[in-house]
Amino acid sequence: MPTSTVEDYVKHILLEEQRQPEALVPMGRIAAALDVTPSTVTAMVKTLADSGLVTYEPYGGVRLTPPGRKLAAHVQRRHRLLELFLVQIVGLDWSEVHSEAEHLEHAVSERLIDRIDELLGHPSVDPHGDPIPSAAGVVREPDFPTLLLCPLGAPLRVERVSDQSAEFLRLVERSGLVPGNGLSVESRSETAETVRLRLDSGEEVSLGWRAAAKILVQPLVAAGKA
Amino acid sequence: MPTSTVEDYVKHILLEEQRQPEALVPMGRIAAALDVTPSTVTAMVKTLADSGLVTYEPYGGVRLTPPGRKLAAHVQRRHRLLELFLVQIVGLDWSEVHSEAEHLEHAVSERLIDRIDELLGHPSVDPHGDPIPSAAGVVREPDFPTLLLCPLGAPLRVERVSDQSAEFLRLVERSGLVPGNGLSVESRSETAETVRLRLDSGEEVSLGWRAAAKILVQPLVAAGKA
DNA sequence: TCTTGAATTTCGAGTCATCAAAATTCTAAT
DNA sequence: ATTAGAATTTTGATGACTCGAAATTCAAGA
Repeated sequence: MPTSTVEDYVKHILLEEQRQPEALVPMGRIAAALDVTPSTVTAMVKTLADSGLVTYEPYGGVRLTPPGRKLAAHVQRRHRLLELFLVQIVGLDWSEVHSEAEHLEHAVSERLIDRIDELLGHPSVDPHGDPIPSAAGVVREPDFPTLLLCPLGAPLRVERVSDQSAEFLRLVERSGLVPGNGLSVESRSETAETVRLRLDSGEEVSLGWRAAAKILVQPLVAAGKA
Repeated sequence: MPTSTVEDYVKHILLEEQRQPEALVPMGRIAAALDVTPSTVTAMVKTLADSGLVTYEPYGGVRLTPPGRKLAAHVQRRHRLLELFLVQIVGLDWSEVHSEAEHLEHAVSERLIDRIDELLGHPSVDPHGDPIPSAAGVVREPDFPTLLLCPLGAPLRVERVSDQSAEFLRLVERSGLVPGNGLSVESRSETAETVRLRLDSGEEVSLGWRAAAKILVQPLVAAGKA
């Protein structure tokens, strides 16, 4: 069985690959994500390569092998199912479930995860809108525009929030930008680097560009649900 | 923070102290409980003593210090709340929750455990009838007679099952001896080393002495609930 | 092409938890 | 009192993971 350290490494490598497909994942990113020194990553990555979980190009970076990808997808599945479970069944706040799931993902049995999956009705996304890999390890990664890149004025629905920090999630919740909610982009200011939003509730909110880029949306064709 | 290994050591030491108060816990028992070699226990116990969690008498055994006892009670609390949670909320079978909780007990946050405690209505015993320590770390250890030592013929209620192995628990469930159920002891046979039971449901069951000693019961005064 | 600064790797070392084999200590029976 | 046998401790070693400091490599600009 892989140790929880190994699971953490492949999990973060997968995350990096998902945000930049094609590219090799450089050591530095892994070190930053796991909060360890670069020399530790170099050492660890070699043992991952020995176990056949990644391919390693010195001074280049790593890429998951099929077995590595499968393991990583399983960890991601556990993590995201746990997050949803903790929000929906246990009643924790979505801003606190990420760090909780971080620990639990290495401790839950396959049996328990299956039961949780069943309890939740085989969901396809977690509370942040991130897709949940299937039991077979397949991930569907749809590619939504952000509030920074979507058309002005058109009706939108929040699909996904791509920052798991508790602080950001609390802001999102306060602003009414949780996945599922409807809104439209009123205007963008190049100089102020802000985006002005009108929520379906009528409220107006403005976000900085960094924040706006983290909110992924689905343009709705008419008033219906695309 | 204590490592999960340290938590496991103090947890099992507490368990041994609970079944034999007064006595020092010998190394061998710990080694057997944790499935490690005696030399490992000796080494580990020294570091526990250095951390002030146990007092160690070479060739004698160990005893928990107040801080050690407190830590152990917290682990026990997490374990038992998790067992009850997995049975009542998640719907797992009570024969499988022990090993699941064994892993989760080291991964859950204080926050989550408090939430689970609340969700369950601050229960006082787990599915096996084992008492759940309070958040402050206090354990109430009532002392019930077993099916081997209780009066014959008198009405009884199953209080507790002191063997967590999945196999034994499945037997207990099949026989209708889960905590809460009523019964009486018909007879005991010295030579066959068996106990003959009559359940409130009317069924008759017989158990060997080893098994009977693991079922703790409460003698009921009349027909009411004592 | 040369140089320089950032990223990466190498090297030496340390912690934690574990084991097997050998030595020691204790206990209980003679 | 001796002593055999069980329990325990000592010793030396290993694997997994980590660090810091020094050396190396790479890529980009002069």
